[in-house]
Amino acid sequence: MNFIEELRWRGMVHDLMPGIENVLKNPGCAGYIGFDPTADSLHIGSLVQIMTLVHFQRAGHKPIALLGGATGMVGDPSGKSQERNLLDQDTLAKNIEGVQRQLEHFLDFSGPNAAEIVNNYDWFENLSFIDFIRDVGKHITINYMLAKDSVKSRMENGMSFTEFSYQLVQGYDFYHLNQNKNCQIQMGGSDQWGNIVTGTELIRRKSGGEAYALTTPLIKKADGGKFGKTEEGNVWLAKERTSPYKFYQYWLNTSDEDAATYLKIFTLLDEQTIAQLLRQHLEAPHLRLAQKTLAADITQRVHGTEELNNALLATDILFGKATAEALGTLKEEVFLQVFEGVPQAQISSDLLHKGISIVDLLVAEGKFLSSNGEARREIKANAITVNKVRVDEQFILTSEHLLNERYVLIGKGKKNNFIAVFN
RNA sequence: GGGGAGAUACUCAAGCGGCCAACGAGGACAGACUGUAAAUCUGUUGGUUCAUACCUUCGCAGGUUCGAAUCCUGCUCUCCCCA
Repeated sequence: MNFIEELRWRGMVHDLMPGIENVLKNPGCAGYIGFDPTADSLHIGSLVQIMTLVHFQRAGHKPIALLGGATGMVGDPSGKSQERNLLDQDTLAKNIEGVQRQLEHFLDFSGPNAAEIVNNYDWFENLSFIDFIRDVGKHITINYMLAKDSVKSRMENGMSFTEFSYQLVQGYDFYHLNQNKNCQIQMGGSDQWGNIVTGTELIRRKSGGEAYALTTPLIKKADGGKFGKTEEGNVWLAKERTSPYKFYQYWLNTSDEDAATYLKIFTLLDEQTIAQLLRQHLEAPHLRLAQKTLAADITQRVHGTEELNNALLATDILFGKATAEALGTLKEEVFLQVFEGVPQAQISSDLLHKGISIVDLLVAEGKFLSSNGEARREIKANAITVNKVRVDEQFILTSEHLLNERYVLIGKGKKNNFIAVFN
């Protein structure tokens, strides 16, 4: 199966330029995708692009990941309704480093079609403004640039010359890679079509070369929500930003419909395996085999086996039939990772000698709830657990309840947790 | 500038002298069911030593009254109509 066919059945092709399949007949073609260093980590929205490169490489071609050290300084107006703030050079340098480290996880940098990472700042650094407008600007008309969606949609509200120029800068990237790396293909999200086409246009007019565009669809959730967002914000690839446990949970919680789509896009499982998996899922939907496979596959690829196992263990303990003993088996490090972002309270362990009533623990000491009345209501409603064990109003906390000798896990309902730390 | 309407808890919105901690809807939280889903049903959604009690709340500040979210005065803000 060739690259295009592969992407097609996976639902990863939004649009492509005719003729691209011809070029891709021979292995070893170079193709690139640009990544914006707007943060020191990519989030899972970029995963579609990363997987596209992975497939490209598996099909025997040479993937190039371009980091926008220069374009990041200009700001891509595509899909943006407002002018963006510019990043300073230090931040940009730090971001590039972080993003590069992540990309290195996914691609193979050895062999005949070794992947490559380039930074467009390297060729823009010494290109003067005059050279640029003479050598690049001369080939593209304003009329052409104005016709782009990314520009048209901003005519009402205004757009700086900087962002207006963006498509030329990105176009020049393509031209540069075409000249220096024989790169004929640029891929990207569907919002990149306009920018990519400016590049192919520039290549044709400047050097008479042929270049092609391929875009992937925008990933959406079946319920219309934004992909890759939680209440807490983006789902990041960096474990410092989104813990492997939360990462795993994000994928595990996808709907049945989305899981089928995501399996194709985000895993390397083949068509038969996925079809088989979905059949099994349909027979026993409550086992959520599709989600579990999806979550495990992606977590493993992004964070590695060890982190995946921790996430699985934590998930089992939190959502399985967990006992206080099982909770105690969690390593402190994993425990803290699982409950990262959960409200915590520091409480003096002296209080444990005479014991702390559950109401005091929730309100006076822990400040987890705002009033005693609320605490009593929740207790009466059977909502409160201590170390996964339901408690009533008579419950008294003592030192024998401590996990890892200092933690107590308090749950309110299924999804709200609090941690009391004793020291 | 003239005339009119309004401001109530997270939001919308009733209430127009005592039975008002304030109807109802949405949202949120919880319980049951379930697949850590959706739908559904139920409960809760000012505070207190848990109570047929007390305290604080209906734009702000005063006042009338045994008693005010409700009546009066002033202030602030919002909306509508006319010029």
